[in-house]
Amino acid sequence: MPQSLVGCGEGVLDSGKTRNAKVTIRHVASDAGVSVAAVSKVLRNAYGVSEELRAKVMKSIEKLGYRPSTAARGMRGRTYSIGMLLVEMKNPFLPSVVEGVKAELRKAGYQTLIGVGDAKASIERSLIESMIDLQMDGLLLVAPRISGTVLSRYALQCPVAVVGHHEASAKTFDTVNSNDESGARSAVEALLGSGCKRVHMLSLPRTNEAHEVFALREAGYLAAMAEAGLSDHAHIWRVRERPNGPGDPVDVIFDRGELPDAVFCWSDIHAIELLNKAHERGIAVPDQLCVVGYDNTPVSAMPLIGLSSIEQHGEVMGRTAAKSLLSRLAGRTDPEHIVIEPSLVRRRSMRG
Amino acid sequence: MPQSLVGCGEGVLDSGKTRNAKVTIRHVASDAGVSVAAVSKVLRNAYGVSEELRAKVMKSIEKLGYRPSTAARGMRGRTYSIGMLLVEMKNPFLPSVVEGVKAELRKAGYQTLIGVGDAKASIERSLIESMIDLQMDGLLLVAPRISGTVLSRYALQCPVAVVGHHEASAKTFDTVNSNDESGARSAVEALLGSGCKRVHMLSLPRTNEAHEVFALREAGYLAAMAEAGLSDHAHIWRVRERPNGPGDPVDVIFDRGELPDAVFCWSDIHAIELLNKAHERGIAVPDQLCVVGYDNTPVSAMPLIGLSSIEQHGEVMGRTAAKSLLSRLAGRTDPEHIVIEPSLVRRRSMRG
DNA sequence: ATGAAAGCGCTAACAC
DNA sequence: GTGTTAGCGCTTTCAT
Repeated sequence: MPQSLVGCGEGVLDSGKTRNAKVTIRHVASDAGVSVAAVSKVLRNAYGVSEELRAKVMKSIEKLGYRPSTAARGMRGRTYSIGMLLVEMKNPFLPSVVEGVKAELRKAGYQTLIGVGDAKASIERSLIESMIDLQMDGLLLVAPRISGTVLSRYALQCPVAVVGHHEASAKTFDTVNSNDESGARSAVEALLGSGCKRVHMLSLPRTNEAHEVFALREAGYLAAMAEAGLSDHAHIWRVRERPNGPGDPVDVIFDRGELPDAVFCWSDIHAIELLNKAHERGIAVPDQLCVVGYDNTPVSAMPLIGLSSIEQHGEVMGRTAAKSLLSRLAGRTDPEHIVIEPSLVRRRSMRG
Repeated sequence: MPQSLVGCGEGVLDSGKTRNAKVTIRHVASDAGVSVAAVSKVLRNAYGVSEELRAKVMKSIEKLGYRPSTAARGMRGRTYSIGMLLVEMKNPFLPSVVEGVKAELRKAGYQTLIGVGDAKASIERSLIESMIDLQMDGLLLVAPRISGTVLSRYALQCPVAVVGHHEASAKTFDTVNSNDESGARSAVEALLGSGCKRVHMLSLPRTNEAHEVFALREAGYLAAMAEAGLSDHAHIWRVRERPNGPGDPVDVIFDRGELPDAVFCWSDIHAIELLNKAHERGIAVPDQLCVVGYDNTPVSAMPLIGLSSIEQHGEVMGRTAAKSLLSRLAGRTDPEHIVIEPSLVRRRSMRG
């Protein structure tokens, strides 16, 4: 006989005043007059429960407003939640990735909890560890700054899928990436095709990590310039992502030397900044200066902006990564490295 | 106060190729030759541990790369993580709030995990419940769509602070808001002061919730118009936040009747859309049409856009809400309802 | 100052 | 089918 009732008052829920005593599986069991195990089985749709019992249990669950504790559940089984790590919040490209991930995970019954890493490896690590310690069933990392070595260490503890971080040889986790090299190539080729010769690139300060997307975009840029026999005109400006001191980093392009014919930017963030600066200085776009960005961010599509940009299909990348993670959760162990082709969206900021 | 335990640093973790066997508190205890309770005390900086013992334990922790399981910890004590619910991801105002919240919580040793509600009450609820079930120590809700009644029910189960949701009479949770009415007022007054008479407002489709920020902004708008004796010229256009069919909702302003002198928009999202449409139609801003938005979003500050807007001080709101939540976690039970004064930022889109 | 032991809410063998 | 019973990894009395 079920007698293991702890000192938890009546099964009656709060009437509104005091903080809820949490309804546990035991309350449900006793209310339904069955064992705790039976309730657990109903919860998990496990094999071997009669329709009667299931009905009784469901009724009590409803009546008591019971919700299983994910935390407790996670100690033995799954939490059905996955942790998503975002580099930062302000890049307007990321929402589309999040959307894709959430949609796909939701279909599979998983919740998505997001942590924001502020583009700092140390924060990313503490976030990842928190997520693991919260017993998330899997990790979905978007453009993490931490190295592949560290990633694989985490991947040992918890299934991991990574977006926007080239690590095609990784054995313990999956990756989904845009073909950053070919994206850059098509941007530069289009620029060259429209008559530009001195095509520069605006990129980030160099890091020693070759897996960063902008490193591959630089490679694509250089390759395209070389193939056109214009290596001499190639130049990569490296500036911070956001101004963090006085003076705007993007200004260097205008302040030093002769204006290039066109600038290919590693990201719309820089490209839009550039468009605004050009406007302020009375430089005509695209007549005097052509610009192509990367990400096809919503702002780039605004008539007042009209920025040509490389569309990465963020939502597709998100969906794809989520699917990878799910299949890994389902048991796959051999790594999967998916590359998605980007495409150029032409707007006012370039000729042709 | 939680402790910042070193994660799996350079220390040798598992020597093998298989998935890590998790290092538990028991491994540490046995390695250090002390009891499990002792380790727990060290972990929590609890009273009554000798320096020797603490040192021994710390050494083992380091050596084994031990991290306490937040999930297990949550079953008795705190998880030191709080759940943040965002209405949606694409509103560029939200990152600043997130930043404020994270900064403040981080100082207090808490992790912030974010869920995105897609502006749907049902999703919000399931997210909130997940967060509670994951044993988050507190909830920080940003512009939730769910009603105050439901909110207070959750507040019974877990400390809650809410941003951007007017519920000044709530007894069980805290709120932090911008003074939306006065923000709207100052926008409209500035517009009227610059000579505009027929000032319209662009708002969202009406809901039956008076707690929504745009409802208060409407009130401020109407009040300002009334005080200027211009109620007859007042008109509120209600359009969807984003186009979800063919044709853009903002077009109504141009398509029906005479053009207003100025439009005050409940959000920069609408205002920027409006600016773009005006540009496309060759309507001169601010000569033929003045526009003021709300949120002072990064895009509004761009030279190519030049949108006047109401600055809500999102980061401050975030910080403030986080502080409220923390003080509630520390034991406060009487509610706190804080209102922050916004201010107008003048740019090209208005005269004067 | 330290440790043994009783849970926290749940899952999963294994009995019956 | 259904219930009993060990734990999961941790916190927290309460002895010692």
